[in-house]
Amino acid sequence: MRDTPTPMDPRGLPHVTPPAIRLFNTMTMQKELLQPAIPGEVGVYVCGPTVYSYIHIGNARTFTSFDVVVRYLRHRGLKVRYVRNFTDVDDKIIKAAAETGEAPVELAARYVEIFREDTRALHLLEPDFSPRVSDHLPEIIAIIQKLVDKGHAYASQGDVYFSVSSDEDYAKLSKRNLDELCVGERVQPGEQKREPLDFALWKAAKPGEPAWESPWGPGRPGWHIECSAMSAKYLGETFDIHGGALDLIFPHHENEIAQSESANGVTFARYWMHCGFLDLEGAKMSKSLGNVVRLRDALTKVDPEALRFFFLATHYRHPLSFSDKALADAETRMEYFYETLRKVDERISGKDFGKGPLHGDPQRFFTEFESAMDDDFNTAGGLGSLSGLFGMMNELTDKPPVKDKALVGRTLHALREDVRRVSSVLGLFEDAPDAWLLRRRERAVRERGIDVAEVERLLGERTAARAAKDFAAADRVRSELKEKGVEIMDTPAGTTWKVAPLQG
RNA sequence: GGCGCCAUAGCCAAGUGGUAAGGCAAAGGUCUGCAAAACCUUCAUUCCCCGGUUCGAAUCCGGGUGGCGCCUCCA
Repeated sequence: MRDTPTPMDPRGLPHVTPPAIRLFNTMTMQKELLQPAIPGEVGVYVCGPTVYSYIHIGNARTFTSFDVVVRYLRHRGLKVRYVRNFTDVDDKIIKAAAETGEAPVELAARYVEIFREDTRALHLLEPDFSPRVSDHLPEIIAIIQKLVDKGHAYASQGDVYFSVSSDEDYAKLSKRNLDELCVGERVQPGEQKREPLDFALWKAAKPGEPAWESPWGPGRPGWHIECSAMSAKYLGETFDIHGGALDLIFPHHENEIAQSESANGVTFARYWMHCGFLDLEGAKMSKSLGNVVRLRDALTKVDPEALRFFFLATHYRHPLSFSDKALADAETRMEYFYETLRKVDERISGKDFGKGPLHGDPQRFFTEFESAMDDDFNTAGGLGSLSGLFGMMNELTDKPPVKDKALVGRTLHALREDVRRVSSVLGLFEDAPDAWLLRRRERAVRERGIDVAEVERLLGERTAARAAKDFAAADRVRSELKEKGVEIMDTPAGTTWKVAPLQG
């Protein structure tokens, strides 16, 4: 409930480290101060994709949220070990493979590559470890054996089940009433469970299914056990942060806890982070409704960083609604940011303004940003402080309030450095401004069917007219282009153009 | 039925006990040959409703109303 007081050193000065990062722990349903098991180091495990299809924008939101968590922890000086698994052995993969005629491993490997392309396009960091189930059968079998030996699991006709009644802490994460759970559960035909709540650790292979040898006969792991096995291998039996989307709380994460803590006798993950769902303007996105939006399709219409901005503009635990309007807003905002950066870079790049004081208090924006991020990774709040930062850059560039050019230059330089730090945390502004702006214009040109050659020709006519002071003719060109959706901009460096925003 | 979340301006969205961030849209202004961009100003006496606690509540408590999620594979 209460924050740990800031530690004091013998001189009575507060320590600068560790940073006071607070995060909402699903286990306690409260924000807690992050105190890693090993000071200065954080182990993070995020449930990765089941590789049987393309990932959708909901997956993308989750992975972007944790991408920023990892980036921020690193920014704060913590040594992060980041693990995100691939579930490449699974019923859905077997089913998908049967439909395409591929071998399940082949199909899974193909979608691993597709996933990597998609996540790279979204500027997601590559985790330090991306373990696959198919590479960890020995570890998985070992932990199942341990559970059987300790009496927490039992074999039954080639299957192995976890005995939920053997774990008195079961459901502590999802806070469910076990009696209530029993009502909805049903023993499926062919399953050899003792009790309805028991879940499979190992599934005996049916003819033709991929199978690995085990003490219980040929088969494959159940869904939940892989995370228990692989997290322990890469992060240890106890580690700091385990993340995923809300729907994984039950049963997946609950079952991971049951498995790991029953097998190891120690606390599994110390902090549980879950991010909210994304919907389509209020409608649930689901395969049955056939309205799933693939990340890769979304990225043909929206800039990757604009999509990240859209995700990050809402708190990670809150629901988020995907819409054309919201995406357009995000792109408009990104264009503002990049226009500003282009101007600032033009002004300061390659110049040395010497050492000395700065104008005003330019550091305050980044301080605000960090305060917001310290408070449960409040990216939406942090993004708000960027308005002041970019506003000040524009002011200093376009109408500096002081004459001292070195002072202005130094201040701009400091602000630009803060943008770089924000960039490393949010994965925004990673492109060269000119390149980003040009790319956006090209996409708009394609979408609106604008004839670039004609635009350039008309622009030439207008430049000639302006040189001859024939402003009536110049304005005729301006309105003609405006009707085609092209906005002309006269700058000190010459005339450029952009695609005007659509009305309404 | 069980567990949990949410309700802030036309729209999006922070803030969770000290007197309403930010963005989009809109209006006016500065700048400009005219524009665009940028900058400035305006835009919620008020945070779904009703009670309560408090010197003080959008923030806490109780009761409504309206959305939503999970409880089965689901990010």
